[in-house]
Amino acid sequence: MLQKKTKYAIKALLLLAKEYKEKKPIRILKIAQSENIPRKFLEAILLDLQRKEIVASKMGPSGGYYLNKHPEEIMLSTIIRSTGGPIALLPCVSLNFYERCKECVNEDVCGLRDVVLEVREASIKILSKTSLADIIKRENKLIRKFTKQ
Amino acid sequence: MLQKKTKYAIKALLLLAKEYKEKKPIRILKIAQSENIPRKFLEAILLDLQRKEIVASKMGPSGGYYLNKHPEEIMLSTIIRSTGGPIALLPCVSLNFYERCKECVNEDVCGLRDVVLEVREASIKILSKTSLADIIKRENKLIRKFTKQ
DNA sequence: TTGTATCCTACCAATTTAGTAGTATATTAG
DNA sequence: CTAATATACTACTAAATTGGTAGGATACAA
Repeated sequence: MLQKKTKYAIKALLLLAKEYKEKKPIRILKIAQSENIPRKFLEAILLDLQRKEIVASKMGPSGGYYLNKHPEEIMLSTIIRSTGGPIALLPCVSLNFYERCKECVNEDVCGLRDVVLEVREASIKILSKTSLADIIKRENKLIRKFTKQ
Repeated sequence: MLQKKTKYAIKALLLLAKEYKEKKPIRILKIAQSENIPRKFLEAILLDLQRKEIVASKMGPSGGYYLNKHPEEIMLSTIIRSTGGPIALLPCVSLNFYERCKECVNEDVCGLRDVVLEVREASIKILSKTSLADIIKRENKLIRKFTKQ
C-alpha cells in the first residue's frame, strides 16, 4: 500500500501540474489548504521531492514550490520511489530498495521471487509510463464520462 | 510490500505442498525449524490459514497441519489476502479491504485511482493464476537452468 | 530592515507489525 | 485411563514504521 506521505506527494504535485507555468512558485500553505494536507508534514514532503529534483523552490516572499520538469516528464513511478515507497512486493526484487532475503539460500532459484518479479514488471510498466499530465488527462476523461450520463 | 507474516505463510505452505499427500499432517515444530520461522508466530499464522480453510489440522500426538486443497488449487492471491495483505496500492481500489478516500470528493473521477486500478488488475492477473504447485514448478525450472550452466 | 517564505534538525505520538507467555483442549499410544 | 504430545486460544509485550509537530536558521523582496 502507498503510504499517506506518497499520496500527499502525488496530490501536491498534481496541483502544481495543474497550475504549471515554468518556474511559477506556489506557496506551501496554499497547497496544504487546497489539498487538505497538514502544513508541516507537507513541508517535509516537498523538501524530499526537492532533493530528488522533482520540484524546486524559491525562498522569501513571493516564494514557493514549482515543478522542476514538465508535467509530462514526471512519472508516477518516480514519485512513489522518491517518497520512500517501494513498488515491489518483496525487497529481493526491488530495484531501488533491494535487500537480500535472509532465509533464501539462493535467491536465483526462489520460485516465489520469480513470480513477484513478474508482478513488479507488470506494475512498473504501468507506473513508469504514467505522468502527472496523464493523470490529469484521465481525470478529465472521467469527468466528461460522468457528466454525460 | 508483503509483510513477514505473509512470507512466512507462503514458505510454510510451500513446505506442506512439497510433502503433500492427502490429510498427512506435519508438525508445527518441523515446519518452523526447516523454514526458520519463530514457532509461536507460525502457530498463529497457521491458525489464521485454517480459519480461511487453506489448511486443516489434526490435534494430539501424530497431529499437525496439512493442506485443505490440492497444491494446484491454492492461489498466491488467496494466501496474500488471508494473511491480511492487501494487493492494491490504495484502499479505494482494494476488493477485499476497500475503504473510501476521505479527501476524494468523488472517487469515480479520480485520475490516480484510475491508474492504480490498472496496476491492481495487472497484479491480480498474475497472482491469482499462480498456485503453490506453480511456484514449485518454477523453482524446479530455475534449478535446472542454474545447474546446467 | 522587516515581514514572509522555505530550510533544517530534532523530536513525539499513533499505529501497525512481530513475537511471546501461558493455559486449555484434543488425541493417541501404551 | 493416563501420560505424553500435539494444536487452540487469549492476552500480552516489544519493536518498527509512519504520521505529524516544534521551533529556530536562512533567504529574499519590498
